[in-house]
Amino acid sequence: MNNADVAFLPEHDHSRCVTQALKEAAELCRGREQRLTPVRELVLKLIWQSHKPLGAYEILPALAEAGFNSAPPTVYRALDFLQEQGLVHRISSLNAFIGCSHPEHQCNNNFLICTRCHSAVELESKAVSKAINTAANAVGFSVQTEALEVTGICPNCQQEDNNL
Amino acid sequence: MNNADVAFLPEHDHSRCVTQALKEAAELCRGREQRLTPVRELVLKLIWQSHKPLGAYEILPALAEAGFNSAPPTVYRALDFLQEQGLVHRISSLNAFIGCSHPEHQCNNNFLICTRCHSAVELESKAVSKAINTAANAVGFSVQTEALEVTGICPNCQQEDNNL
DNA sequence: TTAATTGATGTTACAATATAACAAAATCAA
DNA sequence: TTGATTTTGTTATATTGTAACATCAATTAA
Repeated sequence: MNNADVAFLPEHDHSRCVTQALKEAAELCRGREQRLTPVRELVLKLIWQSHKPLGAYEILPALAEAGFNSAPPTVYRALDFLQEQGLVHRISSLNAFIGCSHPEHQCNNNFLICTRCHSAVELESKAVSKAINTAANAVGFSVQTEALEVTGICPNCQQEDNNL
Repeated sequence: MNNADVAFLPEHDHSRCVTQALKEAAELCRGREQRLTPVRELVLKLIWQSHKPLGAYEILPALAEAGFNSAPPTVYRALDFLQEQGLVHRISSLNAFIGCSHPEHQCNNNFLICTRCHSAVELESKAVSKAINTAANAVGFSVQTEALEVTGICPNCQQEDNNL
């Protein structure tokens, strides 16, 4: 993992990361002959603009402002599409959605969630996935998907605590 | 982990495991001076009787039958208590609850969920927890809780598939 | 170019999950 | 017993997510 991808590290440039994510999404969809329509793109943008995972009903008002229909199905359909394309993940313990940092390759659904600032970042670790597979296989279980939701304190918030 | 604890392995005796879990819960609560009241005990029993994680609204009818009030707060309050005591876990990807196999010690919230038969069993693996901690610490994140929800096919269902 | 087909969005209604707030009852501690 | 505390009952409502069907847009076939 590139450190610049980790939202809570200092080298992270957020506006750049949003633009980048949108550009990458557009390319991916083009390549797959999938339509990244205006609603879908807006939903993706809104999600990326917040590093905090966003609830579906937090997205709706912004859709209304942009002149779209803002009934729940609109946002849920966009979210379904984005999830199918691997562009966003759902964090089930939060009922909220967050952008995928590397939609180009199939990735695990593993997150670090800060209980102080509510940011969430993906945790990509082959060691974790390997340990999970090994442990599951040891009891004869064959793995399809994994979803890991780790809570704790992110480095930024730890820093702030130290400065008090 | 004792293999007899793994619900989908042949050596598992389910009625015994329910009785055992209830007995253990009673002891634990007594030791902690917490009240395992009739509703709470019934909810725990219902959850244990099903190895499939149980939704709150699946529990309500049984409470009504037993003569308790069966409005949602009743079951959610019992579930809150049981979770606080570490007697049940919530599996957030399923909005459902399942008994904890070893409530005596603080345990991780790690589950193997079969997508075929919908059973779920705890996965206790120090290697997994260690890998998670290591990976989180590598980006400066200090872990409070971990919740892992692995989906796949359990050994029983694999067996059945082979017999077709 | 039009008609037919498909995919996406609009719209209404509602299902499923969970909690707030306050009243009544049971239990505990003095 | 009495007062304080905890638990349960009860009503109402918040939050999250879907079903179903109508409409509109884009693509394809005739």
